[in-house]
Amino acid sequence: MVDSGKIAAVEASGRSPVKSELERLLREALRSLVPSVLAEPVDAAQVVVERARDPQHGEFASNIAMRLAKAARKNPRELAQAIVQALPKNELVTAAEVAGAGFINFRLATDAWFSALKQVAALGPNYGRSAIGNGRKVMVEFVSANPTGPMHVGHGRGAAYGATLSNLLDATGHTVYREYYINDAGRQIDILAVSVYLRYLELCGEQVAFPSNGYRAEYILPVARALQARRGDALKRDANEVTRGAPPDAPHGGDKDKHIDGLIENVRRLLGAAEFEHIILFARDAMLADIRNDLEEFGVRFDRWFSERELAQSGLVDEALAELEKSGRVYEKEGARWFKSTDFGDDEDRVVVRANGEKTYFAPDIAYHWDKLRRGHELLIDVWGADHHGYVTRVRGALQALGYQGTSFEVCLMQLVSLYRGGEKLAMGKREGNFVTLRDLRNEVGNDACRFFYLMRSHDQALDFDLELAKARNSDNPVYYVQYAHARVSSVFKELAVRGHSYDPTAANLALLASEHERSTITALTRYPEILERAALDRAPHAMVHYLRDLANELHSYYNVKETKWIVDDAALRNARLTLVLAVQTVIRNGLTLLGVSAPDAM
RNA sequence: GCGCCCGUAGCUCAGUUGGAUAGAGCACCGGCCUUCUAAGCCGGUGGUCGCAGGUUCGACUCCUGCCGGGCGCGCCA
Repeated sequence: MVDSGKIAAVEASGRSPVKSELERLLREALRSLVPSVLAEPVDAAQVVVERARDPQHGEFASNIAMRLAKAARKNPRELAQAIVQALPKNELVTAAEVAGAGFINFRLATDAWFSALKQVAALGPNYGRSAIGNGRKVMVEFVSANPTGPMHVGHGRGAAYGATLSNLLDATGHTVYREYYINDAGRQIDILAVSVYLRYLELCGEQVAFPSNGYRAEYILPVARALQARRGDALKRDANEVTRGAPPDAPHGGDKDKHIDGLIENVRRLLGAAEFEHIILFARDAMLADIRNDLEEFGVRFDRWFSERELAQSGLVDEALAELEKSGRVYEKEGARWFKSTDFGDDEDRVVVRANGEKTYFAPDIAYHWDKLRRGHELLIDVWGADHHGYVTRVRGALQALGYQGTSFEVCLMQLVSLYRGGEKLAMGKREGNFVTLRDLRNEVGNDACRFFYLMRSHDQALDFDLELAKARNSDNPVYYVQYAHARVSSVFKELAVRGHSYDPTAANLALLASEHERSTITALTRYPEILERAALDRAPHAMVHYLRDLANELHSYYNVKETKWIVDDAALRNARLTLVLAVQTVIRNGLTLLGVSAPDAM
């Protein structure tokens, strides 16, 4: 028998146990062939064992002979044969054979399969977790939607992705910190405050022409009402005073930006800077409360909500710029201070301080990312919308100029989300005025379908989100399909009790799980730790989604094989089959949990 | 014009540091309930992997050039 305790120990240390064991055997064989067959020792990193794609090729395969053949000036098949003969005996392997152009295929001992099954049972929710991250401190910054309105469906994708990626990194032994960057400084937030204030004036009976550039959507109204409830008429000013001297608005032959800047200036003066700041914070907090609530309902939590406003007030931006100046990569041109980002691969240099003395948006971004690294995070992963791709190079460049490795900063760019209803694309976007909020989407299709659908596709692939499919209660809908597999197992255990049986894993004779179906299902279970590792390291949650769909298919297929009912009279057989389906259920639950999708016991 | 993403079955997409006969779902056609959820399963039809070169024992995968679609290119945020 294979010592399953030994395998579990290997597992706890990280990689897939069987795979690393096979790789170890191969390396040993290769060492013994030096110098008789191979002139030089083989780089250990080159020796890789992969899952065979075709079951006929056994369970695992290596292409090492083909990779070495040229340098060794050997025929790949002959070299493979020599390696196979040099392989140390091992209880895991029943056969190692040369195939194809020079592959080495491995067939595993039956016991190795059953130990994997026992492992799922023993580790339960921890099955698949590993320590490959070595505790590396990773900060994942995601969503970071401007606090000027509710989140839309695009933000939802970033939220689902960031939250799941964080879970995956956590499950692979990284120390994960989740952060939301609040863009609550600068003009946008001033415009928000003025928008709220103008609605407040209307509530106080003042007639104001609403600026074309303001936030005119309905969600501003309750904020204005709350402001009135708190302050009464205390902030009321004459509408003419508010607009006095402001340049005309865009539709009236003016410039909308200059117009609203005039309004901001007037309101700030009329109320005083401190009072205006209060309105800013009041409006910001109202928006953030909505965003936070939305995300919480969506199962997305952060360790910290980081305020850009506080960053600026702390003086950290100035400090970062001073540090950047020291790097010698900042220069003066036409009255502005430019960062020489072209030194780091950017198309052109970027302004950090404008000629009028104000900092650009880039400046706090530099300070923020610098601060993240100074807080001790070793790797920064930012989840951004694809429209921000142009900023990656300059931010990374700034960090490099500040003395950090370019590899400490990584950006996952989320491609666009399009909603479809019955094959018809929904027009979206604020311009059309009919953009769909994340909350609307969640209310329509539910959180589970929402998370699952957001994660189905690779993040660098534009996503077509089919609302009708997400709501479907049948196997066409992948989230239903996977959840149903989980519920189906629960249902069988209920039936088990009805029939007067109880599940006793110690009575199981796992050797009876010998059908092709049972074998392939166990194989699928052993792949889970590898999928988890890949999904985390490739920042590819969709790999987990696809895997779970496949695993659910194994379960449903197994269920439908007439000859292999799970609840049978033979206790040894019954308990063996139940051990298998229970393991499938555990893995489905583990996977769904990482995705933030519920695993129901009944549907 | 420049940069990033994408181009694989009728549709939506996977494709394991380059590997064996390119895979799923949907749609379409045909089967499976006296049975633990048919809310399910099985089989079939369907491909010049956008095009053309190159590297390699081997290319959907890497390189170059085209073609097509999306996004972005402010001393805006």
